[in-house]
Amino acid sequence: MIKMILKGWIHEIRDLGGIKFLILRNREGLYQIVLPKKKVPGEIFEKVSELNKEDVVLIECEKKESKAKDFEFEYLPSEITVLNRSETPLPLDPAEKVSAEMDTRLDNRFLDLRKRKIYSIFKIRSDLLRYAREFLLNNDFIEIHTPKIISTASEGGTDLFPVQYFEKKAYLSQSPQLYKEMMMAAGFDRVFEIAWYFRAEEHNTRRHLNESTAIDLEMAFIKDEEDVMETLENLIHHIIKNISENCKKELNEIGVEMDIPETPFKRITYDKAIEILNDRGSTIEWGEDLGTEDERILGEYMKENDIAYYFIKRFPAKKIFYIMPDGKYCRGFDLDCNGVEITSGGQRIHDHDLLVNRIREFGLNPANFEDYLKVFRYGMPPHGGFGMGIERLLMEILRLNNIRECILFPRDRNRIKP
RNA sequence: GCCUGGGUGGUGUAGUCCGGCCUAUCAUACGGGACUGUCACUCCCGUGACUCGGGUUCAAAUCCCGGCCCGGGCGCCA
Repeated sequence: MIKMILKGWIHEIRDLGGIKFLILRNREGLYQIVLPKKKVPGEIFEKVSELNKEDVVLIECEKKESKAKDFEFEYLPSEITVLNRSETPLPLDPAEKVSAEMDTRLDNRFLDLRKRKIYSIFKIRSDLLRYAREFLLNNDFIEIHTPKIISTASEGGTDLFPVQYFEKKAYLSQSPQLYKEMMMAAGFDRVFEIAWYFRAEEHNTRRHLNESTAIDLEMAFIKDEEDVMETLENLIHHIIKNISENCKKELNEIGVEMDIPETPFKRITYDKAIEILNDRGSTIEWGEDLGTEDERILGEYMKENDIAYYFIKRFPAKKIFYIMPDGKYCRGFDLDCNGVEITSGGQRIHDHDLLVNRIREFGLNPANFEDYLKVFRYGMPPHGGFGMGIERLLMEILRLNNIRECILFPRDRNRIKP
């Protein structure tokens, strides 16, 4: 006979008259509390009739073997204390008898998060970050944090959110790129950052957030982009292997089985990708970026060959100004998973004059990049790195079809609360 | 930014094309009752809804116009 105390929420109440069953839920799972009329104190038996779903309770009880289908053990209560009541009816049902739409779920996210499946997503998210840090720290990377309030939009590219910074205008950062490269010039050799980024793009899709998180990495003294790719594939492998082995309960709750990808990952060139795509009916021409549909077709091609994770490399040089060119190609790469881009990176230009020329070639004014360019004048080693969206990665690993599932309180085109 | 779909009780839905026994379906929830092994407990009774405004019509959840809100595809996406 083991006496114990259980704390949690009332998940379900099944009142059969002479016997009552309470299902208690907490972070660990579900517990069956059994109350046969003749075996529990009368006042406790009566008290159960007053309980509502989602009341928070503390139960002093005795643990015993159970004959129940779903439970190995059950608990006979000697005292039930209501710590706090829940109003009725609930805005959504954490026991998931009826589903709720994404909007209802997000409006009541704290209740949505009480669902076992939803909790499991965020437990795995936490573990994903743990294994990522573990790998990177063990491989000599230093964790850094760089500013998220930045002074100018000189990085170019996407739209930034403006913020009022006292008497000055500032922006929310959309990438730590510039700062990671500064840290290479600072002699830190290998750095990574796990942080928030903000993008003011008015997209409205299952795959985009306006506030998202990423694992960014930069490493110096590399031979070429292959050094970075090797780090990336080993990182992914470490993360997936560990989640697969240590998060069985959560994966089961979500209902996914994970395949651990073999390293090294498949590499294909941009040229080869174009060839495959043209073979399969895409009208993409050399020099163009891969569209969403192109990425999907390529993912299908890979799937036919049992490949989930693959690199695309040797893109046309005109793709991004700060990536190291190599003839008409460049040393940038993307890592795609099942037809979705999850990482992009490459070897960066470390030569100041080359960088200035590239900035001009892209129709930009080097004078606007002075803070950035200065870093390249006083001894910048060869370097490269990548940025990987955490929500995108989690979405692919868990095969969720909406990126909003992968972040606690999503910020999208319409939503800024709760 | 372009294109597209939607808004029915607390929640999820049927009905909308083709207006009329819609006094709006079903489930779940909620309130009351019965029940000693449930495990989506079961059974009985009850409560509760057409996004807003205008128009067409004898008649509007249904058709038309506008507003508000939301989804999705593409583009964009260091």
